[in-house]
Amino acid sequence: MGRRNLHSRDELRELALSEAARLVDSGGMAALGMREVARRMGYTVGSLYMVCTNLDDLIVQVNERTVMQLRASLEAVAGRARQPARRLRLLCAAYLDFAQEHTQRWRMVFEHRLPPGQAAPPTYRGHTHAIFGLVASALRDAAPAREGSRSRDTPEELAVVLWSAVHGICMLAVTGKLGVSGTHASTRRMLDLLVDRFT
Amino acid sequence: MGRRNLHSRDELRELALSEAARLVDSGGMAALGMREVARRMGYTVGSLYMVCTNLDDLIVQVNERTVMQLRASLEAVAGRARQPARRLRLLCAAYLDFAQEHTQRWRMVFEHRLPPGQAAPPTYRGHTHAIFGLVASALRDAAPAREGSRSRDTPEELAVVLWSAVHGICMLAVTGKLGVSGTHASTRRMLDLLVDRFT
DNA sequence: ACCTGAACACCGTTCAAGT
DNA sequence: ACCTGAACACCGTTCAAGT
Repeated sequence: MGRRNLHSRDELRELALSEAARLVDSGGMAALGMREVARRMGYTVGSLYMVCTNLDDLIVQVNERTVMQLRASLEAVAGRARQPARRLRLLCAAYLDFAQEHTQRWRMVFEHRLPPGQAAPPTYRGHTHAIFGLVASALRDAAPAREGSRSRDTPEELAVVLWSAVHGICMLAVTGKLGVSGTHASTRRMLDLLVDRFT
Repeated sequence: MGRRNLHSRDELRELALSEAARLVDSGGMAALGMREVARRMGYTVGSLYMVCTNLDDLIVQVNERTVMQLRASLEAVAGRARQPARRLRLLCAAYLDFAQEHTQRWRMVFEHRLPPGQAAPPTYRGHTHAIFGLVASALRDAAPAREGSRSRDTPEELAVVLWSAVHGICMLAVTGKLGVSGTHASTRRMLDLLVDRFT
């Protein structure tokens, strides 16, 4: 055996991350294992450690891609509506769609825990910040409509509250904790109801 | 060796569940293992299987207790305020307090996944339903104040939306995904801001 | 430098054997 | 009936040995 050189280091990384993602999508975070990923890549475990330091690191790398993909989905719909309330509804719908289409990978982003010492990678925050920015921007544009109520709350604060709320609804809906009534349509309705209260 | 009869079956169960809870509280869901629980109980693994069918079952039993405890906390504060808006703020504060005090066990309730076939135990839903009931009741009492806006939304629907939102804010705050600004005080402020929009 | 295969220390789970 | 201890099949991780 020894060196095969069939794939470059980057190709190996790509292989690893795509196989890992496929594994999570089909069987959830619990199905993701070093041995299984390596097997699907056509390599032995040892080689997998050339592209990640350990399983946690592999998960973080998959999560980074997921967050990037999520951000792209939201940015894509943000330009599709000038009216702020409508734009917010589109953003919510896109977030829910993403959560429903890539449930397992989306959950892994929020449920994976690094060992005590480690801190989350900075790339995470960049994408998260950008997403909050889209929401805050829409809320700023909607500000005139809210003029009368409470001008003390900044759009940034409102964005955090609104988007955390949207996240909570999507999470409980996707994990089936909202009861049998957790259909796509009813979740959409709840999100619209929420947005109405914020615009 | 053989039979010791130091503890009854119920005492054994109590021992197992309390040690399991302590383990989760100190090291998170990942720290919970059959061997470690048995060791802390002063028994060998085999005996642990007398009170639970497997690790997933042990987790579910711990979760049931946590949800029951959470429900009791919320019911305790529900009677402390007649004014509905104030009652809702108390409920939110109690939920956040519980999440911050028992973060690891609280997270486990929402993050643990049973193997594909299995369904969640019916006791869960009972407590969850009761909690939503408290919120819906407060929203119903607050209804006159909302008269003008949209009478189409039932208090039950609003309760699901509001409480999912509260849950999302608490989860993101507790897991530190809201950035460095995730202090207790700022989270409380966000919850109040949310409740204001619903009353 | 790349890649393997075996080894290590750990799991959850089972079960024959003891009292 | 209760409880043990060893065994089984699986992990993630490491690393000497090969090309």
